Amino acid sequence: MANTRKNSKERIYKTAVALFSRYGYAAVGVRDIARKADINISMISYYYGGKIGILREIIERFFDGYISRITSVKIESQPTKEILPAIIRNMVTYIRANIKEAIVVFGELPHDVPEITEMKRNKIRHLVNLMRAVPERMGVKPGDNELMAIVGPTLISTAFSNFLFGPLVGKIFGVTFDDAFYERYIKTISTILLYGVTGLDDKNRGRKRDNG
Amino acid sequence: MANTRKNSKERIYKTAVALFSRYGYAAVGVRDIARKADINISMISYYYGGKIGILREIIERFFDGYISRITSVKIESQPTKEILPAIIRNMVTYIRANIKEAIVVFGELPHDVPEITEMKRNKIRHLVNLMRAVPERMGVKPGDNELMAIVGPTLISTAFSNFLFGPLVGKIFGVTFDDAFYERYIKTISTILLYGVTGLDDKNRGRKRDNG
Amino acid sequence: MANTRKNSKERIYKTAVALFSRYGYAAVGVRDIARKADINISMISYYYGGKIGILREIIERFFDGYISRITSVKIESQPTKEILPAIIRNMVTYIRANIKEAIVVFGELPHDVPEITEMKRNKIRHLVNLMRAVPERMGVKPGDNELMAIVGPTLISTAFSNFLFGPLVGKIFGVTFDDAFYERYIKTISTILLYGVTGLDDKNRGRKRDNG
Amino acid sequence: MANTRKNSKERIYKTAVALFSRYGYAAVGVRDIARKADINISMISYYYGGKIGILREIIERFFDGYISRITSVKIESQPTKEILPAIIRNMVTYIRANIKEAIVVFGELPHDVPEITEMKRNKIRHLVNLMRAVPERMGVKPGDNELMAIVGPTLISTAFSNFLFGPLVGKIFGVTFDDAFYERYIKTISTILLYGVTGLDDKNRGRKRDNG
DNA sequence: CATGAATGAGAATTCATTCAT
DNA sequence: AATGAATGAATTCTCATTCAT
Repeated sequence: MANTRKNSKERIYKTAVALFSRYGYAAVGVRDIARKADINISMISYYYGGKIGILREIIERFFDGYISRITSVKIESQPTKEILPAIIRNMVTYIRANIKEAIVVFGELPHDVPEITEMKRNKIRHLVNLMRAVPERMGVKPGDNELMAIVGPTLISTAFSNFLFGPLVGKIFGVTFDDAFYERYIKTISTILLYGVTGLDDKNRGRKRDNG
Repeated sequence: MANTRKNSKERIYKTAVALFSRYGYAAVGVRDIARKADINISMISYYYGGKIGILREIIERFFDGYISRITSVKIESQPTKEILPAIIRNMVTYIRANIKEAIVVFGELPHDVPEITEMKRNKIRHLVNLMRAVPERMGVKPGDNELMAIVGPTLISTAFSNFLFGPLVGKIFGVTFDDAFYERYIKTISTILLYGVTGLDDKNRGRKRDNG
Repeated sequence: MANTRKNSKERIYKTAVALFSRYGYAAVGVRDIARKADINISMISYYYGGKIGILREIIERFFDGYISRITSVKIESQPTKEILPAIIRNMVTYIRANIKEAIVVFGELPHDVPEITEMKRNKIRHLVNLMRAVPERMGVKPGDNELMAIVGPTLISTAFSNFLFGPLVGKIFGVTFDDAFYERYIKTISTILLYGVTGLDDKNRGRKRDNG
Repeated sequence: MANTRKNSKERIYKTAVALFSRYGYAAVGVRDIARKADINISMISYYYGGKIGILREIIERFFDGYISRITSVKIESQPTKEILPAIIRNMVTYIRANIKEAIVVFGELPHDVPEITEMKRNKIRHLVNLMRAVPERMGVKPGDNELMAIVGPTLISTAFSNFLFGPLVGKIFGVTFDDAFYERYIKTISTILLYGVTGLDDKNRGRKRDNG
C-alpha cells in the first residue's frame, strides 16, 4: 500500500535528528532512519541525495537559525553589561529549543567528514565574524585575536555545557531541567562570565545583579 | 613468517586513537586501523576482543590519568584563590598532553554505545564525586546541587573549549597554539572563571598589552 | 541493473536445501549458497534474515508437510493391521519426495543450535502428540509411556533408515532405489514392524499378507 | 607457565567428542576445543595434524570398537532366535557406553567431508561385510541383496533410535534412561525385530504388565 | 511519490593453521 | 611439550545506493 502521508521528507529529517543525536551520525544507518520514520529506504536518496545530505541540511538549518537568533541581539542599543546576558539568553534558548540538532552539530564539528568540511568551515567562519563585534563593544581592544580565540570558544562551550553533560550530571545531582532551571542557568553563567564565580552568591542567582 | 615485532598491541592503540580522534569512533573501520598500524586485522580482536575494546581502553586510560592528575591538586593546602587556577592548570596540561584521547573521549560522551554506557557513567560519577570538594572549599554552600550541576560542566567545558574549537578558530584568528599560548590560556580562563571577563586585564593574562 | 528475476527467494531455498543436505548446515557458507543460486549474498539476509532463517524455514516447511501427511491417515476407519502400513507408506512417500529436506532436518535434530532449539522441540512435541493415538488404536495399553518412547523413535528411524544409509549401502549391495524398490520397501518394513523378520518370507514381500 | 599435565592429547580428544556430539563437527572451532580442554591451540595441530584429524580418530576408534564388539557374538554357536537379541544387546551396550562418539559418527555419516569420505566408506563396507553372515544364518536366502539392504539399516537405525531421539522423547514421555530401562529396551526392540509389535506382550518386555 | 528487489562493496569477527621461542 | 603471537583467508551480515515498476 502506498504511504499516503504527505510529510515523508520532514519525517526523515526529524527521525534522523533523533537518531544522530543519540548514536552519532556514523553509527546510524539509513535503514534505521527508514524503519523508524516508516518510509521506504529509497526516499532518503530521493529527498536528500543520500545520508550525508541529511546531515548537511541539519547543519545548515541549525546554523542559520542560530545566526539569525544571535544577530537579533542589538548589541549597540544595550548597556555594556546587558550584552553578554542577552547573547547567552539567546544562545541557551535556541540550543534548548533545538537540543537534538545542537548535539548533532556540535558532535560532528570535530570530525573530519570530507563532504561537509567546507560547509562547516564556512558556517563557523560566518559565526565567528558575527561574534567579533561583541568583545569590541564590551571594551576588548580590537585586534587582540588571541583573546578572541579564547573567549569565543569559552562562551559557546559554557552555554552548551549543560546540554552536553546535562543528562549525566543532572541525574547525579538530582537536578531537573525545567523552565525555572534554565532561567537560573542563564543568570548563573552570565554572572560567571561577567564576574566569575567570586561574583556568585545566593542573592545573585535567579535575580538581577544590582551592581556593575 | 610470523611477525615478531613486539609492540603490535600498542601500535593498534596509538593508531586507533589517531583515527578515532579525527574521524570519530563509528566512522573508523578496523581495517583502517590495521592498515595504518601495519598489523593483521585479526590482532585487533586478539588483543582487544574487538573494536569496542579499544575504545573501552582509551576511555579507561584517559579517565584514570585524568583523575590521578586532578587528585594530585592538594586543595586543602592552598589559598582559596589558587585552587581554581591549579585545577585548571592540571586539566589543561593533561588534556593537552593527551589531546587525541581527550577528543575521542569527549566526542563519545554524548553517544549511546550500549557496550560502554555503564563504564562511562561510572567514570563520570567518580570524577564528579572527586570534584565535589572543590566548590565547597571555595565557599559554595554545601548542598547547592544545582549550582554544582552548572559550575562543574562549565569548568570542564571551558578547559576543553580550546581543544574542541581550536583547529578551526585558531586558523581564523591566526593564533598559534604553542607553550606560551597555553600559559596565557590557563591564566585567562582562570581569571574569567574567578572574576569574569570584567576582571580581565593585562596583568592577569600574562602577556604585555602593547604587543596585542 | 537490478536483477529482475522473480524467483530469487525460492532459488536460495532450493540451493540451501541441496547444500545443507550434502555438507551439513554448519559446513555450508552463505557465499556457497549465493554462488550456486546465482544471487547476491545480501539477498539471503534480505529474505531470510540470515543463514539460520533458511534452516528455520526448512524445518518448518518439512514438519508442517510431514504432519499434514501423517494426519491424513484416518486411523479410526481402518482395520488394525492396516494402520501401521498406511502410516509407513505416508512417511516413506513423504520423506522420499522431500529427501533432501529430510536429511537436513534429521541431520540437525541432534545438534544444539540455540536459535532453533525451541522451534525444534515444539515441532517434535506436536508430532509426538499426534502419534500418540496410533499405538493405542493398535492395542497398546494407554499410558505405557515407556513403550511409546521406544516404539515411536523405532518407527521413524526405520522409515528413515533407507534414506540415511541408502547411498552407501545401496552401492555396496548393488541395489537401485526406484519406484518398484520403494513399493517393496514399504511392504517389507511394514511386515517387520508388524510381525518381525520371522514374518518375512518371499511370498510376503511385495504382496499382501493373508493372515492377521 | 607450561602445562605440566601429561594427558593433553587425550583431553583434546574427550573435549572434541563432547563438543562435536553436541554442536556438530563443523560448528565447533578448534579454539572452542582448546579453551574447554585448557590446552594451547597449537597442540591440536601438533597432535592430530588439524581439526579433521580428531574427527578421523573418533570415527576410527568408534568403528574399531564397534566391529570388535559385534564380531564377539559367535553367531554359529547360538540358537537362531538368540542371534538377533545377542547382536542388539551388543550394539546397544556399545553405543550406550560410547554415546557421544556414536552421535558424532552417525551425525557425520551423511555429510560429505572429502578428507574422510574414503575412510568412512571403508569402515562401512567392512561392517556390512561382517553383518552379511547374520541374515544368512537366520534363514534369509543368500543373495537377496535387496532384503539385506533394507534389514541392515533397519537394524542399526532401530538400535540407535533411542540415542537419537532419546533426549527429546524421554522428556516428553517422562521416561528415565537408566540401566533397567535399557535392559527392557533391548528386549523390546529384539522382540519387535523378531516378531513385530504384534509379538509384544509383557513377558517379552521384561517388565510387569500391571505397573505399566 | 513510493515501493521492494537487487547490488557490490565493506563491516567486524573468527577460522584453522603456522611459527619462533 | 608447550606457548602466544601472527597470518590470511573465510565467516556472516550490513552498508548506502540504484533501479524498474
